[in-house]
Amino acid sequence: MNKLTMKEIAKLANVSQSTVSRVINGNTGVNEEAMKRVLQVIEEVGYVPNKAAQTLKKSQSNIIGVCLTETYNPYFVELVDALESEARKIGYSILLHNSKHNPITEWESIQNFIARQVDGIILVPTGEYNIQRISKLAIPTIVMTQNRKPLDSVGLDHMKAGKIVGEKFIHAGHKTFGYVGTNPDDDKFLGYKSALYENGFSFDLKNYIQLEETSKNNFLMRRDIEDYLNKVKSLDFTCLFTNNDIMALEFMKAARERNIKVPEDISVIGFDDTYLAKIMGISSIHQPIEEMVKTTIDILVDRMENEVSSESVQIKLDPTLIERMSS
Amino acid sequence: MNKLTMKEIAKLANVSQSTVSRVINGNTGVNEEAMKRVLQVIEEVGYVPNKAAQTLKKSQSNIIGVCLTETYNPYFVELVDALESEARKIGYSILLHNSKHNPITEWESIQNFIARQVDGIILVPTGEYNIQRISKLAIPTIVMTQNRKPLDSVGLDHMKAGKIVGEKFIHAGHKTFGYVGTNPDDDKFLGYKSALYENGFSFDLKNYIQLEETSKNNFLMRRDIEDYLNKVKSLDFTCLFTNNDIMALEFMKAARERNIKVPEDISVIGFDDTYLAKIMGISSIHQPIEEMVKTTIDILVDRMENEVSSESVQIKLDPTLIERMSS
DNA sequence: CTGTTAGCGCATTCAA
DNA sequence: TTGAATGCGCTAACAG
Repeated sequence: MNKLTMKEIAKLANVSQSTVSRVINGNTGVNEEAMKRVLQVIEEVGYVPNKAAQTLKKSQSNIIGVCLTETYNPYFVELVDALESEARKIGYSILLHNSKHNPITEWESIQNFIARQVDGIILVPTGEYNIQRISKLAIPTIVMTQNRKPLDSVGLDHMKAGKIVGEKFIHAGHKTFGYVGTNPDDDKFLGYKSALYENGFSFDLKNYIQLEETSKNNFLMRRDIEDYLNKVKSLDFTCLFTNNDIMALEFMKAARERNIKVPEDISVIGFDDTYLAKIMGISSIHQPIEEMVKTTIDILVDRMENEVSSESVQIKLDPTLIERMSS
Repeated sequence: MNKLTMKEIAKLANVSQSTVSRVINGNTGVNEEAMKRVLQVIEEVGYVPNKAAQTLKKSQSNIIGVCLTETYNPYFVELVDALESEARKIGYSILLHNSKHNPITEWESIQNFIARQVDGIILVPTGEYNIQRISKLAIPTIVMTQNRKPLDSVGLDHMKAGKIVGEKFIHAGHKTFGYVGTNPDDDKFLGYKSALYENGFSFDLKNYIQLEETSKNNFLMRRDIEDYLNKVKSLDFTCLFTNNDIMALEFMKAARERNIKVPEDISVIGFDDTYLAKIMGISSIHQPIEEMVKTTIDILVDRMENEVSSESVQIKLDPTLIERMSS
């Protein structure tokens, strides 16, 4: 059997190759008869147009490049899932890369996206490293879950989320506050602190359970948490906000082994509202993934269709707190 | 700035386009001088060759199409992760699709793979539906985690895994046995049963907690398990093997609420050894994902390189039981 | 309504 | 060692 190309279909249907093209692209102005014949041949032989040729010709690939930093956190999995569904709906495929928090790998992925003529990029960045270079690209790029200024971004309002948690704790009568995270300049933490200060409380830095930047899985997080607990002997706070659900989970497990009761002794609130939180009954800040993804794709489509790049947008969605037994 | 093409690079470096091509493809027989100049220009302008054109020309895309049935089970996430890493190492990208257990969606994904000229396909199939069609394709395809006969496959020996669990329970002194799953013809269950029968025990079908085929998330599984527990009043088995870790988890949670103690009242063993099992201390059959993925990619590479398609292979790796507190 | 034609960006053959 | 020429499969004028 010959390789299946338009030419081949044309021959079989007794028309010219361009007529086949017209039929496939749903162009008007094709004889009913001819169209039926072409369609039938296509059906019979199972012909599928070669995307590489289409891409080359149209400079449009119908691919969206997605580059994440990790898949360990279930949050990102739910994200990919939603992205794939949403992209599929509008005829796009997802080329998935994982930078694993490595800026070099990230840049390689971007290069690959360029080479493959992706129409758009969705990025969970490793940091600032490649942002400038990326913003100079001709390919529209949306950053998810964080703000990286020259680029468009869609994410939750982390500052506000931190505030909500802080206020929630205060209303519940707590007077001493803890936090688990990797970076004290993080917006979640800043929002949390500001809620405390605005209400006449303060945050004691010794209650910041600092995880190493590189502690990107349960095991490493757990180790850091254990280290902290072993060091401080007794906890000087009665409530705890964690940077994500995994940290909340690991803290709660470590606490249980030490007979620290959640929520009686310590209230815990996590972040992301992944199914980990649902499974374990952890209160958590909900990330409206569906909405975020829809918004992201909307902006991306807009950027892809309208060459004229207007000002970049930073969209911050409103966080909500889902309360469960841990608080 | 002009669009970056080889022609453009050639002009800037004062050589012909074909020389640029030679440099890029590491071909011998290029003047040292010229090569340096070309390389420098490429570096300066940040040129990346157009993959669409390369694909068209070489009929080779360096893409591996991956189509899963779900990402709800963390097992599949770990799988994708490993696939992406391994593929990247040998210069391939992953085009990720999710059929969501829908054969029609699955076939659409396959069509997309064909259109994109992927060099190979890795498939977690929705069932038998498309297997015949796929096996007729010119694209090498490997099925993961199950056997689908005309195709190559790599997976765990489910039958043996079932046996191991059955024998383990028997050695621990259990006399009555339970199972949670969606399909009683499943190899895991068959292996489990055979271990029982070989040792003079039997499996009472009323101890089969039947989940609906469509119960593909925690919530639905939980509902089915609750229904069962409400129906039977008291449990007629002292140990339980579940089709995957999520089911084990949900059973344990439901049990806890009913004051059924694990492992005192009931021993539980799950399947996949995902991090859910690790987090929750659930004994589980370990899936050697790394090894499976490496094997899969090896076979795929072999198939991609050697046109001559020899007999299909069905690789079944040996399962191991990881014991934790639940058993 | 339809066929002919000209590239899209690249790898590769053939001459030089 | 190099450049010119060809064609991968397709879309989109253009001419009929």
